[in-house]
Amino acid sequence: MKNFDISSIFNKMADLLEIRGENPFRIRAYRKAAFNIESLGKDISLFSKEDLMNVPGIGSDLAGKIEEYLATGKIEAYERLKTQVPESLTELLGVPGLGPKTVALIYDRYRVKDIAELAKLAKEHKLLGLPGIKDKTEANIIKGIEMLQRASSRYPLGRALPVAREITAHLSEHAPVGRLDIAGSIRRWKETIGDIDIISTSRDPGAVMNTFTRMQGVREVLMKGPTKSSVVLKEGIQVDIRVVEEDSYGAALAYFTGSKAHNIRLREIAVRAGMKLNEYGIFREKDDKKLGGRTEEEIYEVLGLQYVPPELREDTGEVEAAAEYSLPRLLEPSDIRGDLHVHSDWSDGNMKLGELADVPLSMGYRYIAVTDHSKGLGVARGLNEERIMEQRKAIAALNRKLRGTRLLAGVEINIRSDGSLDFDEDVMKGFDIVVASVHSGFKQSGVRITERIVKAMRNPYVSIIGHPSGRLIGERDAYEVDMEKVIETAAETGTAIEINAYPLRLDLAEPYIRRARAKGVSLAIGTDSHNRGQFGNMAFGVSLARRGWLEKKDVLNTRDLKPLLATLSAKRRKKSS
DNA sequence: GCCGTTTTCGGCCCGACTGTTTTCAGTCG
Repeated sequence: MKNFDISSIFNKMADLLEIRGENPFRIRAYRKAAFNIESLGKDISLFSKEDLMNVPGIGSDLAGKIEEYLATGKIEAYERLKTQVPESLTELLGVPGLGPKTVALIYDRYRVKDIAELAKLAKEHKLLGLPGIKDKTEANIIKGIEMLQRASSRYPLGRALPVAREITAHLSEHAPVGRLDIAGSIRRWKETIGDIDIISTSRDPGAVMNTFTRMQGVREVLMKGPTKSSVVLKEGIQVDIRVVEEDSYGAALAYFTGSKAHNIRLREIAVRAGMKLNEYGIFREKDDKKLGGRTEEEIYEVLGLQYVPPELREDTGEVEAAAEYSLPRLLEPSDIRGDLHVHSDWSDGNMKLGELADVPLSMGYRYIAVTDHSKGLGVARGLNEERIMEQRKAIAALNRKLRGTRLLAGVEINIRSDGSLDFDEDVMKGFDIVVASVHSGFKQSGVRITERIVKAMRNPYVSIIGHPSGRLIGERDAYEVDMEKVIETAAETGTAIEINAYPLRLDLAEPYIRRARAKGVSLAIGTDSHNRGQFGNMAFGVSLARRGWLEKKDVLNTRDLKPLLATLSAKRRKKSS
């Protein structure tokens, strides 16, 4: 897809225009278009000019530039811009604290072209004496360059969330906080996190700032004001805190939860209705009368919108839906009746079947599916035909003792490199449930791996495709599978697609969940638990499903035991015929 | 450069903190 190429050119153009000091609204138009192209979810090269102009933020000029790029691989205006301002200057904008004005200033004087040259100038104190630059600014530029070179860009949610919870626990205990919440992209359960945002109320905000900036694990205090501070932790994550009045708490929580794009939409609606929205509340424009802000619900109500759950606040259609009060009734954690992807110590888990039998009760479930690896996955002690038959008997014996809950006899079967499966039909037909997953040959071509997965999905006994993209966030990219084709095949065959809730997987990714939902595909949330502590990861799976706009009916394991088994065998019959 | 229940011009989201000023510009989120 050319989407990313085009959006990154528009972003670069915005940077260059900014350094040139052009009209800020023109610059914003480029950025907005870039953002919308990235979140399009469809291949932009298939768009007609009319389609393009229907994308918000794209008018006839930008549509023309996109067409020009698709036809020629170039945008003349961009090429021209690069002859006026060196493209490499845009990397200087990445230095924290360094903006377009200062970059332009330094460039005009010294013709610096990249970060290495800038660092050299700063260390030689050549920046001193430029208008507005004294020793502190120069020191900050040096510090900013170091930070940039050290920073890993985003952190997986699964790493950031525990850190954020530790900080809020510390503040609750050691600072005079009233209300206290994690906001930002963590509250939206976005899969990766740029920084941690915390907001609170307090009778003594200064004391909260002190406790916050002196926490253990703080490497550096970036700023400290009376109500707002920022620090960088030893692991490199930036944490921002903001203390607000009780009366503004809802407005502040909404503001700092974002996303930025969602907030801007809300403010535009406010302005059009003669109101003003900021982190203190929502106000009537003419006399500044406060109309709400104590709770988030108040804000949405005053704006005439349905309350938007944090997971949906991405400006991907939720504002329009909220205006019509037609948001989906999102899946709730309490809707989950069981876990469909669990390993025992028969393969690479560490729990005995007897311990697994207790899990449904402790989690409030009706069932869990025991889905150990099959023989092809040697490293995980995958089970052969003989062992799987033995395990089935052991499960059946346990089930005879269970009241109101049940272990499902399943398998996470290996999809071999040619799309065939580890077991033959006579073994397959005895499972309650079959998760089929790719565990090897990640580097196969897109065509080949897609064919491989599609072939597995056509097997009548395969109930679910496990961790469908194979990604490990921040560690391993997804294999080159054509997910659109997988979703189509799922719709056609009735195979469910897994939402793997393991925090470093979070696989299926959210845009595809929405596509799957649109096609009527059933999704199955599984934790892929290998020990007792991992069952709680269901929360990640549920939130990811919510980000994908899923309702209870879209999720396979919201069904009670009998309807679930009936659904599974109906799908099997449909596929066989 | 985009956009329109203020519709083809004249708007375009809003506030805190820092470092430089001597009332504010730049940057960030």
